[in-house]
Amino acid sequence: MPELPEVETVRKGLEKVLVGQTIRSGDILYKKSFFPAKGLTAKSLAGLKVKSVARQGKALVISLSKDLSLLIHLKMTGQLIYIDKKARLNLGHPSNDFVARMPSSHTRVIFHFAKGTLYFNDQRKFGWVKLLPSPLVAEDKFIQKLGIEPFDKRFTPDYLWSIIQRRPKSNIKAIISDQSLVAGLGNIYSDEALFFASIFPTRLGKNVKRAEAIKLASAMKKVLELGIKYNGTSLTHHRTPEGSTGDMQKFLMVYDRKGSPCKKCKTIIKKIRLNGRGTNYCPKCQT
DNA sequence: TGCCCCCTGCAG
DNA sequence: CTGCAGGGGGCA
Repeated sequence: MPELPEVETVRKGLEKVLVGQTIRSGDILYKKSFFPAKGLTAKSLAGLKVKSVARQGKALVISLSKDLSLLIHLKMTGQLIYIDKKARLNLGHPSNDFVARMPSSHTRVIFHFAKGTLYFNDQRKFGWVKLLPSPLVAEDKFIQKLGIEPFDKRFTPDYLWSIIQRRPKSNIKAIISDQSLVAGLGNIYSDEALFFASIFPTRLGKNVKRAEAIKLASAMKKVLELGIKYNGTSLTHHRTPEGSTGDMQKFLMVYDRKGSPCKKCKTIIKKIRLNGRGTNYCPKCQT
């Protein structure tokens, strides 16, 4: 579920509370969620100070002292919840219900800080936390494969047009959600971007016109910006580090709206299966 | 390049 | 009880 806007929301939240703090210790509750590089263990976490919290596509990069970094992917059900010690003592605090549940049955990794605790929760165990030397982040297999982000200066309408030309036999949704071509859009924001560009999701690359690609490039940026503005889409698992939900689900035009009238033309939104994913569209607005 | 797998919980 | 949810790895 977490796509670029959700991960960016988490990034901003973590940046606020973690930068400058030092990890006292780390607990690994589920071994397959934690991948330390050669020579490193969970014990290596102790004493590392958080320098910055960055994002690459849908992954988080937490830079630490001693030239080490945490590379984190939430995949579908991952959460990073930070609970301040003061909040734990304050019964009136809004994150109180979360406080009571942490660690939950889905907590896989815990990071202890002086002022609070960071919980990596992941119901379906697809996510991962890697600990590696900072210079190796750029060489990480996952990072290496990432394409250009829509917010990158290099992401021009011509760039999008060129990758569409390179994939004549792929459908347009597969193209824009391929992380090696464009990093950041998953199922939700791909469906949304295609709605705003008025393009039917099954259209093949060779059948997409240049003018449509230009419209799509700006639609992709627009939906991601909107998602960030509303702190992400919280249909299921997405939470900010404070434990609150995002609001973007209220503003979705097609995703999760099967059977409801299109917000533009009132036609009933349809859902099909494409590339093994649920795909939502307006049969009238998109052609 | 498309499909199965990794997992778990929940809707039908 | 079956099928679906879906990011990304790996394979034919």
